[in-house]
Amino acid sequence: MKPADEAPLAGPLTATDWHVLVALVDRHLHGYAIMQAVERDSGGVVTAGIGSLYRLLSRLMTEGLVREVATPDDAPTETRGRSRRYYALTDHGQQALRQEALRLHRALELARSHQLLPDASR
Amino acid sequence: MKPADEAPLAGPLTATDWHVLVALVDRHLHGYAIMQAVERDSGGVVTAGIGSLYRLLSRLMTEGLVREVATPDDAPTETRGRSRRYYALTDHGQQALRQEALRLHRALELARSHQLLPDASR
DNA sequence: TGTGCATATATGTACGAGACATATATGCAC
DNA sequence: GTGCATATATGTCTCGTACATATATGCACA
Repeated sequence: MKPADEAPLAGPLTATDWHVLVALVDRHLHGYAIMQAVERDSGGVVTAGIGSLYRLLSRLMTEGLVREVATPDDAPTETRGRSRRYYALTDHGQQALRQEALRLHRALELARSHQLLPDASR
Repeated sequence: MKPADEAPLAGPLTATDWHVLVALVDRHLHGYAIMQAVERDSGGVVTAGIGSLYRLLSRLMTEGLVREVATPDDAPTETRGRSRRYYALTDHGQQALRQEALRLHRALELARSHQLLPDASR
């Protein structure tokens, strides 16, 4: 089976999935760096705990949203600790991100229609 | 313990939680009507299956986001089937919704900073 | 020298939320 | 009188996440 082919494009992403995928948008990162990016970009709201991270990445790979890539040449691989594994977005992952962005946009419009937000907020 | 008092305001809401809370913003609804509202407002993306709905509502109540209210007087309570139980947002739930709206807003801005959205999209 | 911390990946275990099936009950349409 | 929509509720199973732990090394600091 090729997940990226005719994948049903499953439902909404969790906040954690979203931040992990966003972190990989225009670059290749290894797991530990992804964790740090998620915490930074979410303002600490999304934690992506170290104990869940690698299983999470594994799941995203089986879902075809993320793939593993070769260690880049400019590798700072005087690897402290274990050797790094680098990850990248798949086309399917990119598509899922755009779809989710659209969903978030609609969710916000729904909130505005209920006066949950001050105004159009930019 | 009073959940609405100094509740830690836990992390991000799931898409389902979000839609359930939004459905209750300016009205009191019974479970079945909530389910229908969620499906309608989400464009069918979020399903809130009937088999999970009441446990979900139960969870939202223990979290202090939702409370049960008396059946309204204008009740169309020639109740078909079982008698209805009506639900409403708590203050804490309202606060959680606003916080989540802010989070979604930030998530979208993050997406825009990565050129994931066509433009500021209003 | 050695103690601790950040880096880096991985697994064991336990708990909880959600998916799906099912039970109960009734009004209405055909 | 058969079926469907309404309406709530529970049993069970599975999957994901949280938390703890294991392994390994470079670096700072005393």
